[in-house]
Amino acid sequence: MARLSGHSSRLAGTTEIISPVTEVRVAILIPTHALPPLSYRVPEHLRGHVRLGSAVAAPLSGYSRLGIVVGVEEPDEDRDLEDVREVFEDLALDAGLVRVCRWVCEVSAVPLANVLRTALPPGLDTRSYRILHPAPDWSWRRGSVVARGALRRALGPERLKVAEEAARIELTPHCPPPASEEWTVAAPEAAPDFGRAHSQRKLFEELRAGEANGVRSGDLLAATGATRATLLRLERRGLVRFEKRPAVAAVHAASGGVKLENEDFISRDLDGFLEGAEARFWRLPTVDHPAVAVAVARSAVERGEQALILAPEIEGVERLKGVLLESLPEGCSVAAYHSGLGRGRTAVYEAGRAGEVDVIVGTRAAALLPLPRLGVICVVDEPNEAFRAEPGYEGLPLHARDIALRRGGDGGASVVLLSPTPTLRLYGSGVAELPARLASSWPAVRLVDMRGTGAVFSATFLDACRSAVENGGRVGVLVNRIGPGVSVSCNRCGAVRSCPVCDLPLALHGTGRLAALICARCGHREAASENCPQCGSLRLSVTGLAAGKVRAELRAALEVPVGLLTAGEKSEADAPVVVGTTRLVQNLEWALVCVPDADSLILGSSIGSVERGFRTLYRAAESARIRLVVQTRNPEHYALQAALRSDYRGFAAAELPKLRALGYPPYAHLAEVVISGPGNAVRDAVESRLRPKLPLGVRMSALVPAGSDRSSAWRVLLRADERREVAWAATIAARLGGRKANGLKVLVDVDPEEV
DNA sequence: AGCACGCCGACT
DNA sequence: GTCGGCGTGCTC
Repeated sequence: MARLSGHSSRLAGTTEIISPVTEVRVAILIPTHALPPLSYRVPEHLRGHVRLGSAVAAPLSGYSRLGIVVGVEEPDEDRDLEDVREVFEDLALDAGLVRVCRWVCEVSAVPLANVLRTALPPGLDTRSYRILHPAPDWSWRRGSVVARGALRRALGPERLKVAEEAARIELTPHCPPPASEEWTVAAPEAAPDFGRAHSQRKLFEELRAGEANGVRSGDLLAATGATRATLLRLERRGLVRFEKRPAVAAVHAASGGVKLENEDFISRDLDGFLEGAEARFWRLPTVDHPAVAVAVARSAVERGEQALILAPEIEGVERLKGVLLESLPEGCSVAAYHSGLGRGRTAVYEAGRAGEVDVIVGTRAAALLPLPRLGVICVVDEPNEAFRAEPGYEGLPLHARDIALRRGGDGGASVVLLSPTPTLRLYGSGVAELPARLASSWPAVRLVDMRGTGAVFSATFLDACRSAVENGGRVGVLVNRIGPGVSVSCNRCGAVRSCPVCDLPLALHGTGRLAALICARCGHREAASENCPQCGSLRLSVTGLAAGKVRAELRAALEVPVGLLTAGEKSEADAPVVVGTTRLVQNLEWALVCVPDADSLILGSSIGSVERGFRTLYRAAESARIRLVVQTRNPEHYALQAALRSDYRGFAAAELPKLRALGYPPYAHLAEVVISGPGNAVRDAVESRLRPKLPLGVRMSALVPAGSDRSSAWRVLLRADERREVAWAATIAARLGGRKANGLKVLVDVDPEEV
């Protein structure tokens, strides 16, 4: 790691310094809101080497810590500040990226240190020290790297500080060593007799046929079909030896040549736009997304720029990587970046930052990668919720589309967002639209009115399945995932039990006589055991059909194998009929798609559930090659009608006014605060430590139960006109989970996709 | 009075 | 993430 410190001699003679930075704000990489960026002085010998984005060692409570310079201050001689101790040149971030990180922190209520970490090398260890001059009684040798914790245990806090001051040790941010792989090398003069050991001979001959410096053990075994045990026998006989070598970054060279359907006129549609460093969303069929990714990447490469292609899931990233490698001109370099890469991820990070990769395809984990020549960001399947981490999990609880838009605006890169059904939130963001391209084919749609029947499957539905299977077509049956927060509707008239204040479907909590219907928006609560307000019927039922149940009933009714495909389970996925959740229609095509309970898609009790349902139905139609059969008790529902007619504009025109009236994004902003702990403690914390501190203009909803009954969790919504305002309030709420929390756990989510 | 412990704010 | 100050409550 290149470093500049008081002990470095490399700085002698550095004279050309223009208005050197002398005082800086440093975000110490400790994952807490409780520690704001702190001010430090830049000592003489480091002036000219510290700027916005520099990685520095700065003292805090006596120890050096790794921090990033997130602000530059006017010099003030009167202030008595601690000195920055070192500069780590290799870890510096671009000033623009630092500004983006600060923005992410401000709108998502994530501590700045956590945001900065996602822009720094993956797995960076900020607490390791290098032993420079060990004292005689130390057990560590010169040059070894030791964690601060270990040093403190052995030396105690005082001697640790003294050791650092005496330069016996120095803070050394430590990246995980590159993944290594085993190579097999043949012994130089071996002329073995293998006798009847055929597998050994085969292995050895394959090895001799390869490069002189050896073959990857994995490749060798794959090429010969031999087992590792055989290879080990060869090693024991001294005929081969193993070598650990660092794995090279998984950066691939494109082979060029393959032209994708539609790529030409996609390039024509994009023509001239990509030079302008502007942002656009683009409504176009899902099948065309790969061609756009290729066109966008090609255009960036032609201008000598880097392209960042973001896709929601690892599987899709790898698939896109394959398409790009086939289609981009020869010599273009392409790399994937996602959590599935394990330790190989660091090498891709470094290659990207060095500008050695032209095209990076990644999941949300790639959204803040430092890329010096970044010219365009393309977000594939823009509305997908996998672009955002759930609070409390790895990654940022902010949609990668939002990060991309901000990054493009700040860094002068173009941004292209792809979806046939873009997020309605984009209407508030000032992002303009490229001319839409409509679906070139649309299935025949059959809407089945289920009012008045108690059946799960209509005759129409079953007949359609039978005839599709008889004609050799495959059938996908799309059900909604069901979980807490399902809504309740009347079996007879289809009316949904709704909140009298907000007119949103009420969510069912609890069971039996204790069951209650609760509004997710305002907390309105009523007993679940009343009859239908529309028709008086007592036949109320929970919407949503469990995938497993649908599968069993279909198997019985159709007498063919029925597979299952959900996020968590996959079995008999090549059966003629497959039941599944949204994953079923994500990347697959079916002759017939059936939706047995469309109401469960569209009548969810939460924010965004209508939009999500619309999108799922739209996607179901896209993936149905010939027919789409939809069962509903609400055949006139605007979202259902619009989705089946591929009428995005119609849906947006109907839905946007509703969002405005409810005070939902893009017209207003909200934050969800989930606090788990005993009810009294939660209520107490909210009333005495959150409500009094709320900024003016931030409203708070009632406390409602959240999640399963088993773990006691409670939820409040904060709402305000400005995103920053509500994020600031969410930051205050996050501190309820600090030390004085008597066991409270707090998760906050600003402008969640789903509430 | 003397000391352990937990809570809490400050740390630059 | 760490430290020290302070109040509480217990022991000598």
